[in-house]
Amino acid sequence: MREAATVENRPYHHGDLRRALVDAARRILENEGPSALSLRAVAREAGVSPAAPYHHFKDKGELLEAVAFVGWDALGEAMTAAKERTPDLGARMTEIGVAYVQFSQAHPALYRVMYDCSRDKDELPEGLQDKEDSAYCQVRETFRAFAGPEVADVDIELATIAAWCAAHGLAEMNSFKQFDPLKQGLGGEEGFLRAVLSHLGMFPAARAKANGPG
Amino acid sequence: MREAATVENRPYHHGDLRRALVDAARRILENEGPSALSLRAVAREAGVSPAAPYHHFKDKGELLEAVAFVGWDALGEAMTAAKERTPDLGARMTEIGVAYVQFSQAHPALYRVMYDCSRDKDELPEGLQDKEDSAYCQVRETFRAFAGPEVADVDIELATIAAWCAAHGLAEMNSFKQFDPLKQGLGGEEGFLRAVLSHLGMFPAARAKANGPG
DNA sequence: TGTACATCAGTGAACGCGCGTTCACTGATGTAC
DNA sequence: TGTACATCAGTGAACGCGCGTTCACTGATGTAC
Repeated sequence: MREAATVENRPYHHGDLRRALVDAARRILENEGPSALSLRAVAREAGVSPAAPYHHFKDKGELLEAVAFVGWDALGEAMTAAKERTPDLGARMTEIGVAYVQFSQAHPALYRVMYDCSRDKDELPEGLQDKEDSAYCQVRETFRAFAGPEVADVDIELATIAAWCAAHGLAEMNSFKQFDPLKQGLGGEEGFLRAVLSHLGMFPAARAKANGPG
Repeated sequence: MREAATVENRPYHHGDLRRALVDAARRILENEGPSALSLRAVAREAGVSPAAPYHHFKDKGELLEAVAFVGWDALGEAMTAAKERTPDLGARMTEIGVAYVQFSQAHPALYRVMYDCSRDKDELPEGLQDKEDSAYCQVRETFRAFAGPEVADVDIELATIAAWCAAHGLAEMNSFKQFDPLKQGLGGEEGFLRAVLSHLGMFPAARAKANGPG
């Protein structure tokens, strides 16, 4: 063996420390929550010195951004999967929403870091903005396909935003205990999510038709 | 003058330190944001020693809870005001939503503390739960009044939750830059909020009528 | 009305802690010749 | 193929910091008699 090794049998040069640090951060988030996510803790979890991360990230914020980006990526994949397994256009939007909320419940700490970073920058991460195949566009195209041709682009856009906002709100409040009785009556959490989310995706034209003016 | 006074001319006994601490916390939130809100900073801002708050709050968490409670109270008042100035039932829900989001934009740090506390306890604060005249009930009764009599209670409840979630989502994302072009096209931020929020308050029965099945 | 005394609500110094970041350093690697 | 050397990616100790909380204390207040 030509390389020196630490006690953990890891070579002096890590090889892919950047990725290892992001993974370590995710592990800390899953196990101990966002408040435990310090640079030092991440280095510790990855088995390197507290100074090592500075060779890969400018500062703590840059590490958090990398973690958040990985999270948005995973969330986008979960949404894509939901979309592809739901050919029925009427149900598709709801299923994407359910997948969204379920992701947030499966990775609550990661989810919080994702939005904390977004808030700091006042925008969703690049990969999720207005690009083709982004999570945002998937939602919008789902509405586009579902809505009648009489619905204007701007209304599709607004419905997309409303749905995204509602899904985020649900993600944050789904665990509130005051919803428990309602959940029981609706066949558990998934039924509850589906029921709330099915209230979305309406359009002003449809509203006028259904309820009449004011 | 019989009382000794500190350099700031304040008597040794404060008189209403509990309230003063909560006010100081709010000032810190407004001026420096949530990350600056430490117990020591609050004591400093109130002009007392770091140990003084412990005569009024068990620990930092209890102070935060008091701050959050005051915030929920103020938000409830803003929503009530919006409701009372909007007699038209068709517009009322949207106006309450606008008031909600505008409150969150006027006091972003306070708003975050409010939800951080709620998340920790997995519930909205007592005063906002299912009690008569709570903010939650105001929203629900607004839907109740607006919906036709054929709409079931459970659907009213679900619409209320969906609306609350969407308003919260909007509150968190309203400042995202990617919405700026859309805002311009809709006459500014308020127009944007109104447009997004008007997508809420639909009911499955209405949906079926308007769009037909899937 | 005075006085002794319990209680309340402050003080200020100190505790240990973990943090983000920097520093001089060194082991390992890659490359030019 | 060997070697000198620049560069890369680690180390570990140290920096100053602000934090939450505790402690023994003391000034002020209220109350029983």
